Amino acid sequence: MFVSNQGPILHADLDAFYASVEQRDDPALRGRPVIVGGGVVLACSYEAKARGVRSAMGGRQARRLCPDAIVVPPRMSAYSAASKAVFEVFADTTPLVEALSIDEAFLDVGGMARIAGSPVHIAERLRREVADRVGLPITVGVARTKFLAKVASAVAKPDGLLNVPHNGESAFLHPLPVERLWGVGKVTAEKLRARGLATVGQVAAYDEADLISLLGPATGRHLHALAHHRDRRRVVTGRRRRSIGAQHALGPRGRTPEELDILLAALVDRVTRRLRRAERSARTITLRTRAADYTRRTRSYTVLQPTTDTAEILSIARTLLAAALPTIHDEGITLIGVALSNLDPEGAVQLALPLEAPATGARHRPPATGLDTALDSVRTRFGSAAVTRAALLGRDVGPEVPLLPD
DNA sequence: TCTGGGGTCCTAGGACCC
DNA sequence: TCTGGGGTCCTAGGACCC
Repeated sequence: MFVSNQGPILHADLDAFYASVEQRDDPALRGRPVIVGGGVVLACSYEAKARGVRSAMGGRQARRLCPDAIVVPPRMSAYSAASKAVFEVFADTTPLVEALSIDEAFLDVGGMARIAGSPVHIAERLRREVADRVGLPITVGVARTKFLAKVASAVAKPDGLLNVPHNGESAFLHPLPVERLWGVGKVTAEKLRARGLATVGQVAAYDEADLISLLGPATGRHLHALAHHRDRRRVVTGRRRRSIGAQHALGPRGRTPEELDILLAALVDRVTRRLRRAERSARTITLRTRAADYTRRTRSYTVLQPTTDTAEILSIARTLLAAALPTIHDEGITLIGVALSNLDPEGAVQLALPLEAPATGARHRPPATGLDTALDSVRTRFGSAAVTRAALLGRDVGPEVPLLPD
């Protein structure tokens, strides 16, 4: 992990990423409203956005708003590859790159004026390079801080470039609605509006102590600082992922305990495979459920020694599910998920250790067999058809090019 | 507006320790 | 025997982001 010295900072954000990849790869989609995802909108092109379609919107509603939209299934592998290519352009721009997600990053271009030109110049070249080398539109915000750069790119979208000059920060920020503040979602925005705070400028004029009593110490202080465009966060490279999870929505139909167990085994199989591929190990296993009325339950358990073992994790997950099920409302379970956290980077080291148990210390773990004992147990109990159905859960999630490096 | 799948961070209470 | 304050870890829930 490396923390950079100083800005200026670029926030680079690909526009309608999944949909743009689809339009790039299929000329027939260009200039047309494109929706990626079926049941729910994962991403949509700006032509679809203009008709009111939004990501996370139900597919039925999206089609009602935009009947001529072309709906395509997601191709995660293509998006991962495109993301990788874009991040290569980032890396060619500056070594100080902090990935925020599959399609956005902060770049610290401080101290590069002599070799690469002004920040705006660097941003212009970056946009050109991404267009030429990867064929995708990208928006870049340029500012003194991460927060301002992020807001600038959001304002400049799509396919834009916006520089916030030092002496223009308040003029840029204060007229914006509070929702533009990073970390202000629906709930916080509602609380702020109830106090008559609708713009960033109004939040800036509000007393910090009152903000803290309204929103809690962390959020209150954070928002107060952001509204005054105070943001000392540096660009941090080499961040590691803190959790690995998988979940599956079940729809309204009820599931038998046997079906649930198959799904659970498939989810555990997926996350433990990803865990081992990332050469990490986990101490905390969390089971997530959602009921038909959208109430959520989580149950978690922390083991003493980090593990990568499918059978061990499945056994814990089964216990957690058994603990959670009675608390779920009688309409039944509509989502099941498994997350691994408390990730231990020593997982990689452990895999490289000799097979013999060390004389002292209990940190050594046997390497994962790769042979999936847990799915074997499902096969034994429910037949190979169950394993096939479970395998269907492992649909195209792309190669393991995660949001953050493992 | 009837909601997928992948994440991050914060809060609050309880257990436990010094 | 009762009490204080500080710290860490675990669990559960929630807000937020892409």
